[in-house]
Amino acid sequence: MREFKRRSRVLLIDDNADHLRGVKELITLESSYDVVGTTTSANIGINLAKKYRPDIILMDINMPEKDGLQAIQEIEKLDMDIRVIALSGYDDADLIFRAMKIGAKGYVLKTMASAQLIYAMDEVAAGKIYLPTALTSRFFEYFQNSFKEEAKSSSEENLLTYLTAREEEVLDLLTQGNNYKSIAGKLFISETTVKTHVNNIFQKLQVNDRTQAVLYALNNGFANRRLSKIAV
Amino acid sequence: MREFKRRSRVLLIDDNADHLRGVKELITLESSYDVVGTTTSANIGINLAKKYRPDIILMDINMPEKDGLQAIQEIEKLDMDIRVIALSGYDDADLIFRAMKIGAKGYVLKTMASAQLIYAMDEVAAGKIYLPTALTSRFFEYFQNSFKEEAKSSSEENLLTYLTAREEEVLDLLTQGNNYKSIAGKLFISETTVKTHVNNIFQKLQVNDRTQAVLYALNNGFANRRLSKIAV
DNA sequence: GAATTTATCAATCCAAAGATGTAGGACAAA
DNA sequence: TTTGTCCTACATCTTTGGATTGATAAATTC
Repeated sequence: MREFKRRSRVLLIDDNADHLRGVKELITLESSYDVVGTTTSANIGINLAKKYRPDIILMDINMPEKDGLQAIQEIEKLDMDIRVIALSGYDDADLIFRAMKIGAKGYVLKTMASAQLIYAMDEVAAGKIYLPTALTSRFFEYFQNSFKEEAKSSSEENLLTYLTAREEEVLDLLTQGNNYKSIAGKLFISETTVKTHVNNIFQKLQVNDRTQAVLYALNNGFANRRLSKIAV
Repeated sequence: MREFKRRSRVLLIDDNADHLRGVKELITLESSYDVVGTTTSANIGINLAKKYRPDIILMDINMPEKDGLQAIQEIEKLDMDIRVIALSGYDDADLIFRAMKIGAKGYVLKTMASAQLIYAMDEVAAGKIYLPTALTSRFFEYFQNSFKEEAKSSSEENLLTYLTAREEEVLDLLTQGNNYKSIAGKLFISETTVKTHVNNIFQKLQVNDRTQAVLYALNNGFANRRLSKIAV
């Protein structure tokens, strides 16, 4: 049996009309994709996306009017299996990171060879995620850096380590928003005992109240150390 | 002037003695790297790392005795500019993600061609981060998935949107551990006014006390502290 | 211009949180 | 055995937090 592969449909969004034309021509001539629409406006682009349901969107993310990243986010929220490839003039690590974070399936520099753009589209059309090697490297540097600080703060002398097992239990319940009575009930001890523990926790963490204790815990790798911080 | 490039020094850690021998031979014969040590024990490997200060470590992360990931973490903590490449039998997304998160400079499958291992070493020796394309794709799928949930919870009807500008200011100060008096001082308003705002915040966020309000804010993408969750 | 929302402040009252001191029993280490 | 730590508990007291009601002025919206 022969499988007919439907030609993939592409929508182009780029506020630079010249570049837009260039990319359209490139795709039309040198690839097997159908350009179903082009626009210089992110907002119009989002509407076109809803209307034409393209397989792929090439989205310029350096637009003044509306942030391309935001546009990607809105398209992702549609949850329509539209794959967005970010087009950018900058190989800025932060930009790459944010684009990938919000769901871009690829990130290609405008300065890259046209063949690379087509290749990225092929990969993304095939369901993969594509980042040029150089950008991947940048991404990972950024990615790893964002964890370094955390690694330090949670490995360096952490006041949390001074807590006893029971105190950790109490703190855990505190970080879930429980008050004294609630904690006492859950641990089957008296409320006054809970107060004693909480007071000891305050002393050890050098804080003044439960809110500060909770914040300290969350910012220093408490909660099973399952939560990680990434600045966005 | 001629620049002499020092031969890079490599340490091999792999609990499988056979594979260890194989890799050593491969590197010795087909590359310009010096193998300065080999061991089947992660713990010994860490000590060898301290002693010989290799440029690169090839670390098997599928070891029963001690977790290779943990070993990588300990080596990273040494902060000695030793670049670790994870060797693994599995292209499991979670494994890849965790390895890269803790600072591995590369991740190579044992089943991959030897040329790819050498290439990875070259890249890493040059200061880059290397992941085979196929694994990069897997990594990103995992990466993006871990943000999907969050995107939903912060885009879906978020009670935070009902707050007025002033209430947001107050909540922001709450999430920094301030009490009424402190907030009043910082906003130059009376304490009772702060109480009014805070009460309104409680109503809108449907919580009972400041701790719960702070937790709600942090878990729902409140302003400044855009903390993201990633399961580790 | 009227109606609504927002920000401000006050008084009052009760509940909850927090500080401090004391103390007994369990348990482990010295 | 003694020492120390931890968990438990109570009493007392002060402070802070939070609920409720009501009120005024300014800004916004209709």
